[in-house]
Amino acid sequence: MTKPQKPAPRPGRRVRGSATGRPVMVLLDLLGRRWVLRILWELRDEPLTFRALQTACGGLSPSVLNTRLAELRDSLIVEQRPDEGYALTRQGRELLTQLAPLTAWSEKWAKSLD
Amino acid sequence: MTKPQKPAPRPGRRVRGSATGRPVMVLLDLLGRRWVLRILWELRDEPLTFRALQTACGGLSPSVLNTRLAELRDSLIVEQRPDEGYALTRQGRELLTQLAPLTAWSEKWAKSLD
DNA sequence: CATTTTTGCTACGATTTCAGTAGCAAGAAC
DNA sequence: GTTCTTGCTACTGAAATCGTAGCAAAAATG
Repeated sequence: MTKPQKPAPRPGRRVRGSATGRPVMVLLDLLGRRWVLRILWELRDEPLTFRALQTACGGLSPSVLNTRLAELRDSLIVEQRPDEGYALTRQGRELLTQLAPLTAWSEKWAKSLD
Repeated sequence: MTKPQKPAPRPGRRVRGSATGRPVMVLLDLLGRRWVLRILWELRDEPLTFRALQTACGGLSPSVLNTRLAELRDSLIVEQRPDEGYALTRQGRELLTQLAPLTAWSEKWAKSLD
């Protein structure tokens, strides 16, 4: 037995809390899974090997990492390159661009919480 | 007993996978929790009551909703207004502005997955 | 008033997910 | 060969989430 492998959420299919499967809902479901945002974040600059990615994420368990990577590959956001490890696809990079302003926001936010 | 209430993650404190507590890491931890993105999304246009919010999110369990709302209030992203229910704070609205382009991205993404 | 609804929320057992460690097969380095 | 590193699977216990039930307070209704 290799794996029952649960498929990643996809637009058009019903997802958690949304029967319609509207793309943005599906995306929110996917991004809302534990470690996903962080993984993408760590890949923002350069490809990382499985092990490097694991370390970058503070040593999350390989099982979870592998599950998330499978979902992200399935969603064409991340790809695996021979000899380079895991990297964002072109799409994935675009997505991350959208998320980039979060850094600036988070700095202001941090101050407001003091 | 009222509440054991685990505190929301805060910049400066160590969070999941980040000993440093850099604001962006903390934010990713917070946003990466289940339903958080969706909840913010549903609040994008107008305040919603607890019940309305629950329905909007496809009937998620009130316990989780309440936990998430507590975290978001604690983080000054969401606030509770008398007679209006839950609403984004000014900060929260700014955050959501950053996230708005996700809709457009998700449409393109959906097509690429067909 | 008295009654029915609605609302915000808590309790709690059942599931699902995650964490954390151990370890293995395959390839590269020595 | 032997030792490392890498990608990944297996497994168990802990934690998060689900889903339903239900209750007290406020609001709407008659």
